[in-house]
Amino acid sequence: MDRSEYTIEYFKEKGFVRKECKKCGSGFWTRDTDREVCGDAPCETYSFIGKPIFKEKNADEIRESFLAFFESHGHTRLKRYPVVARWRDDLYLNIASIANFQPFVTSGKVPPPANPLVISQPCIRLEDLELIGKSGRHLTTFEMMGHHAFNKRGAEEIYWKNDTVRYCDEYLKQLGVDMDSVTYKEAPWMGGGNAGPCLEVVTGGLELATLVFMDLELTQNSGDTNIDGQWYRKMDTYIVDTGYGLERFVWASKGTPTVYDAIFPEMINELLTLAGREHPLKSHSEQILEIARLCGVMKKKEIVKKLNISSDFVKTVIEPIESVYAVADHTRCLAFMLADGIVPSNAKEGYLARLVLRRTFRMLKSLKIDTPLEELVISHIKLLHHSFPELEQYVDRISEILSLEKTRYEETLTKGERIVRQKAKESKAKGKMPLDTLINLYDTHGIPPEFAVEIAAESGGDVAVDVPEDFYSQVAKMHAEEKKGEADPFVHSLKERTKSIPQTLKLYYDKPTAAEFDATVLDAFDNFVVLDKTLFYPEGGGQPADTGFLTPVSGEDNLKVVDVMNVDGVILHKIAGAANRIDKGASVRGSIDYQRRMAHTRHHSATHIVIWAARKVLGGHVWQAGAQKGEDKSRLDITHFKRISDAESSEIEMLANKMVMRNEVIGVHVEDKNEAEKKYGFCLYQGGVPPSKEIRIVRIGEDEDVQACAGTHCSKTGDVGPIKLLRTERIQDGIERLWYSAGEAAVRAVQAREELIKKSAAVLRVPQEKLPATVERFFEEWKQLKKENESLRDEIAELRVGWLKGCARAISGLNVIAEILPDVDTKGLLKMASQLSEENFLTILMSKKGNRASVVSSVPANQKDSISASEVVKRVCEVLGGGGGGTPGIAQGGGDKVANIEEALLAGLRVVEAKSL
RNA sequence: GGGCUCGUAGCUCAGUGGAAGAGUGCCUCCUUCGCGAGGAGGAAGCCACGGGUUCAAAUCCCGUCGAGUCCA
Repeated sequence: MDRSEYTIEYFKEKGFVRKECKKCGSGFWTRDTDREVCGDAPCETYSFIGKPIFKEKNADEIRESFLAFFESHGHTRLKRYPVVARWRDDLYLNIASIANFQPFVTSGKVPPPANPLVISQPCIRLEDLELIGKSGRHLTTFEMMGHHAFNKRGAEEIYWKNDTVRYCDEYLKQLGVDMDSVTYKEAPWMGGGNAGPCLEVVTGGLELATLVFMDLELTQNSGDTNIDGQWYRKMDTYIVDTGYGLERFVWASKGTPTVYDAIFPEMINELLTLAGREHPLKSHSEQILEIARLCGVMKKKEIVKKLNISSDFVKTVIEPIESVYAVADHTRCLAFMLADGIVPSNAKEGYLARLVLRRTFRMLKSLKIDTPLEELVISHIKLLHHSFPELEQYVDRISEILSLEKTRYEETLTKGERIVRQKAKESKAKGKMPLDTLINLYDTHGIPPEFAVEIAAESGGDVAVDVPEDFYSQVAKMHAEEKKGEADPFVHSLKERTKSIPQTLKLYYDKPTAAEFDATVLDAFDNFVVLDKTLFYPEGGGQPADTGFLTPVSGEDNLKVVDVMNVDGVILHKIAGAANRIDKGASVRGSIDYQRRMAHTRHHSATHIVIWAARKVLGGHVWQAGAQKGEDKSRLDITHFKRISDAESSEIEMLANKMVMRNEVIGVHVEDKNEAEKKYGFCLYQGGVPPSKEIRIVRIGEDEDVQACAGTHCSKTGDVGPIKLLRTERIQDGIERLWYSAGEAAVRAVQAREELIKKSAAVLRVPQEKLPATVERFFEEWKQLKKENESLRDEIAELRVGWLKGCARAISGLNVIAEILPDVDTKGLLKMASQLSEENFLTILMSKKGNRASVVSSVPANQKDSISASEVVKRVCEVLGGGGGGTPGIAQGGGDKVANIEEALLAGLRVVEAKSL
């Protein structure tokens, strides 16, 4: 990156000098002319530990001072966004304050909610999960305080580099930081397809803030700037993206050994008390502080070596406190995740929540703390009361989810214990459990390798279990072969093609009940027709496209519309056959398949009603995870932490139908996106986030349900007609799918079910209400008869055995019974043959049933070496045109050449004769 | 979104193509003053469901339903 990017007026003005770090080579700006290193770890140790940088402040004080400072400099203060990034399809969790404004605000499509603005955004990053508690500075959850200015080229500039640096300098000064110790380190930033110059603000060895000047976007092969082999070009917008680490500031003001001791000391004390331990800072103060200072510079392992710390000390003092730190951190993370509506699951963001909570369970176990996790999380929520009172609203739900998760995890482990024992047994011969097995245990059954080690040791310990250090990354690597979904080149080419065509007037919004319209052809290419206005609804929001016809006013040629697409506001009618039959400027009459459209409309409104009812019955954590509307039925996927019971499903259905009967108005209006978000919250975006400045809002009643939605809707809930819940299924852990029909389709669905019952009752000749009892009786009787049948067959077989003995003939000293019996199945033949062979007869028994002949042969135990039943059967079956096999003692087979049955028996006898000679 | 595993007696699970099994619980009898315990016998299975391959499927293949788990 060009050095001129960092030539900032403010630096000159205040007498800063640019230097290059003697250790890492990075450029940095400082007031201290004697300084030689950039000041950042690992070039410098944590000098602030035990020696705070400024006057002690807690998190609330820092946050308020920051927000107030920027407010007094013309910034608008914003409330926090959720930690679940529901408005992003490329992220699960909110990882930075700027993430709130990506991608539409940063790209310039949607104006920012305020400009400039300031926010303190709780963020969650799980990349360094393994380091939490160990490194002394990593947190899963942190608050990124940020002030942002969104500038557009050609428009008046809000502010850019100079003011950003000045604000930072002045804010630090206000806190009382020694300004000679502050360095601004040059560090080009990139992420999420954007990049730009960046200054890291460092003091006391600690990076406190990052000032990013985002003005580049990723391009294909060439551009203005090359960073790490990637080309970038200047954007139309240029954005001030700053991140001040709230926790870092608190830490710097307290100078505690770790960031954890600074942020949640109360939680740490509570956990230490529960574990019956005391903070090592009390007993080993010198060692702990020394370790803490080195933490920024080197890894724990290296520190242990350098300071010559005994492994006993690591095990009994360091590791337990690290677990305490991690648990304190994780309880805060879980509080935000669960309060903001994440449902633990085995996919997507739910999986991340489960990852964190299972890790916490493991650490609690190692600390021998048996207090339920939900109590600890609630404890942490109480500590956060002042800053985040909203978390308290959800303690009931959080409790239920966590205790459920605990039960689930325990079940997984109990099951796992058996599996590990068995696998240990299997690997006994090798004396060592193969890595494959270990990976399989974790990947397939969720058994962490540490647990496998424990179990294997408990159960004898004659199988060694070695866990490689990079175990988890090896697992991750196995899954790494993923192909990323590329942007559809076809859609892209359509976008290029339609760029210059004016936006289509959307009649389906203005006249939702119309079926016909007149329009003018603006363009026709391939098999697409573009009109100046249309009634045809394009596919979107889970609602399928309309179908119908376009009829040119001059000419009889009807064009069948098979699909409709919205490409950046231009609506494309895809027709059957080529579009060159129609001329630009021609007038056409369009007609849509009205029945089909109405069915979609009803189902779309029904979907809003059903999700409203589901939220009422199941709770506010319910979130739409996908939906598809159809003509006959629709489906809606929602997040929920357990199976929906029959009672709950009935209640949802009843509530939905009550909403229909209330006949509330379904209102539609267009509103400024930022205004709407302020008014209704992110609940709006059940079906995704529209990329526009203004959004279409669909409201049921007095804000009973409010959603951003582009679909067609009934004007009153009564028009939806009956809503019938057809079934629920669990498509994934944590996601339930509801199937339902609305309007005429609902009536048809009920009728179809009634028909089933009617027909079933007719077959059994009983009244419908007797059906369950009768079916049960029949099933029981059927089982009874099956048993009786079997015992009768046994009896017949026994009788036949007596008779068969009389048919024995001697062949070369063997008692041979070779007979064809009427209508016996293979099982019956087997029974007889095995009994006869026990009494020293060699048998070949055959029978035909339908168009299939079967054979069983048995050989007495003392003859098995000289003659094999299996060979006899094979020969017989050859003649029967089939195959067979078994053991030397008893074998079975068959074939479909029933006519050859006698010949086959003789062939079998010849095998016996030949062998016994 | 992608991958892996599992579904067999009330329960916990063996069984990898040739007759449906074990442990535990249940029932009956014996032993005992009684309980605990011991002994003998017995009942209990749509091998999740639907197709396919095969002479033959709990077992192999495909689909459906249900459960578990890992990764992005």
